[in-house]
Amino acid sequence: MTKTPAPLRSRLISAAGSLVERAGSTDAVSLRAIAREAGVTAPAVYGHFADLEALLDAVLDQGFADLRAGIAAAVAGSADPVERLVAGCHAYVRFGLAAPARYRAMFGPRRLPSGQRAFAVLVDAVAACAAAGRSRSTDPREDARLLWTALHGVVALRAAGGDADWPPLEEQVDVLVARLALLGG
Amino acid sequence: MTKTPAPLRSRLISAAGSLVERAGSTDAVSLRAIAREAGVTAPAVYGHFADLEALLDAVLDQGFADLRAGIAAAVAGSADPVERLVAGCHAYVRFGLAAPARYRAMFGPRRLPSGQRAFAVLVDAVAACAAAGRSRSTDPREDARLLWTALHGVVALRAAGGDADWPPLEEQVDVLVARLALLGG
DNA sequence: GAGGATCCCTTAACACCTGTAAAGTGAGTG
DNA sequence: CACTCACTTTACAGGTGTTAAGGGATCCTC
Repeated sequence: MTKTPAPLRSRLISAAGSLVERAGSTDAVSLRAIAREAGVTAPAVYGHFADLEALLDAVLDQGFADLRAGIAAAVAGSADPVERLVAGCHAYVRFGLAAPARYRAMFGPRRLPSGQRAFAVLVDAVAACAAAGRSRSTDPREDARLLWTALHGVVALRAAGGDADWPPLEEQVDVLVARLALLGG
Repeated sequence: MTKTPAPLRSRLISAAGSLVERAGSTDAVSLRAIAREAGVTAPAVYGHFADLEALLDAVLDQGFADLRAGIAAAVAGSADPVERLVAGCHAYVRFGLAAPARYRAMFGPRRLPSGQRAFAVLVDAVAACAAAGRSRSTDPREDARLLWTALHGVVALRAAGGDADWPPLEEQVDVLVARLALLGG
């Protein structure tokens, strides 16, 4: 019962993922480097992906799946709408900061569409707070958008990695959620 | 009095700037393409910059100078601390959205230090509002940071350019400033 | 169990682009 | 005239994505 090696396709995706992380951006990674990292030669890639762009797309899709899963897991921990909203936001920034370059690629140029879907979850979470009388929001969609925007800013700036003496992550997120989702109403 | 052609050095910087914008990221532009755009051959660059990286650094430095100038001009329009804060924030997002790729490079990985300086201006602006009793902020430094973070999010997400039906930019910024700088106290 | 087909991968090669160094060229200045 | 400076031409040594042809293991069929 020896361990079967992971199928090449997924090995390529994860190799590409760590390469992207190491290089800091998707267009600094080459198909050949990915193949090397996965222990195969370059043309082997073409058996699983149409071309380099398709491979990188797969990395990002995987990222969106991970993000949804991470948020879902965090949110599942409670039934209280405010706690759920806060937990989801924490999970979001945690995801982004765990793999900044991939996050940047996910929400960078020309790739928002997939991200918009995750956004719907956030709208519902804010709306749930409002419905429960825990938020003064009269326009959950708009307030969720502001919140998402701010969370994106948190991830992007911290990921930029200046030495910057940032305040504790969790507290900062808590404040943003409170002020932008108008909690405590 | 014929028009003297711009000196090569600055022609290279602006050529590089528009190339970056067109390519969407700094590491998608080549030294040769920049030289071509500026109407010279590649080695001519080395008379003005140590190497490609130095040229791109110059583009970003230029960007920071433009940003400071833009904010200063906007802020100069009024003596009211709140109006000044709001005008500065509008100028900030306008700058970012005018050249998204350059903005991204400026505040992307490993390049925050220069950005932190512009941040000081924002802290002062929030503090001024608090001092004038126009903001309830008790920690201007921290609230300015939240505000900057959110503004960065605005620029980054909108620049990502999903078709996304964003709400009007100015109103969104106004709300963020009001809620994060705790205006109306 | 042998023969043959099927699948995945490898080796080889293409055409092209990259950053950069060395040497050459021509105009402007003393 | 000679010198300097700014640029060009040439060249190198590599890396790029991608295609075409070859090889070897595995599995199905007889």
